[in-house]
Amino acid sequence: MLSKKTKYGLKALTYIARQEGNKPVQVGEIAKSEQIPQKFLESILLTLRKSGCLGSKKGKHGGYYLIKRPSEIIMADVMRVLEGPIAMVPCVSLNFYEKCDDCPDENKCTVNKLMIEVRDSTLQVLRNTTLEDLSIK
Amino acid sequence: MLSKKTKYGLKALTYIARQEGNKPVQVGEIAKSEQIPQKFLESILLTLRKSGCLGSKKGKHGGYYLIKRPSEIIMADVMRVLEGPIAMVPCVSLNFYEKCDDCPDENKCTVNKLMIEVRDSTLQVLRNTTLEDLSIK
DNA sequence: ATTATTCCTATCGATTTAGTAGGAATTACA
DNA sequence: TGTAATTCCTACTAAATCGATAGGAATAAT
Repeated sequence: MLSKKTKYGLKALTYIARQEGNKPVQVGEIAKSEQIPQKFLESILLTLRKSGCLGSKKGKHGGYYLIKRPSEIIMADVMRVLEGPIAMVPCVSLNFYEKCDDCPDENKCTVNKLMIEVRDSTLQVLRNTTLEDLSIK
Repeated sequence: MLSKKTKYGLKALTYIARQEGNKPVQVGEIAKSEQIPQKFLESILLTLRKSGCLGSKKGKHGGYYLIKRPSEIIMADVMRVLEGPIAMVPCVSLNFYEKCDDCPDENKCTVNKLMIEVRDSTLQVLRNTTLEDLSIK
């Protein structure tokens, strides 16, 4: 299941990408327009900023803005920041690999094999979709 | 994240599919061999039986057995029973559809569009993989 | 009868999710 | 220089889900 955090984060990024120019967009504006609890959205955008997806400006007339072109913001990266690993099990994760305690031999594990295929097919979509694709109306 | 329930369920199905003949396999045997808590596995196999993936025989010398050939047991179906919807959001689920409360127009929602693509690529794998594929050594 | 097994219901602790609360720090501007 | 508006940060919380565990009823073989 996609978390609300990810869902809200994607909607907010799309909203920002659709703005004219590159002026900072305020959390309050996004929250209102996209029907997202403002305080929750604050924390989400903070996460995105810390991970390098967004820039911010503090104080009055502050807000969030893109620091890359939409076409350079890859969904796979955004998803990893918001949702965590793309793989369904840690033992097939490229970026968050962990061995299973219960599995003596990974190469003989059928769950492992299946989940590698699922991961690869998901990645193919997420690597080839950018924020630009989402924000085209 | 794949739940332990699903992981254990897939391992158990594979174990059963690999047996000679079609004699009932006991929960205790599977649990021991695959390092799965027995009581937990009991409830998982019960779920699989109720959903039509497995048959069972009660009492002494009882156990679980396949009621279809491994090549007829589709991973997409098994995953739906164990893990629930394959889609990451209910609004793109084929079998468990639900409208989002926050989304006024589904067709204009960018999350919706992206998640349809993810769902389809995942389905392509899960529909084309059967228990036979998993159980070939 | 006895034993071995599935079947069923209920409960529980830990973790995660989806926020909320409160305020500090920073900036614009009158 | 003061005030308002904004991001930033920490802490907390209610509810749901996960990963079991407990205890025993029902059923079948011997």
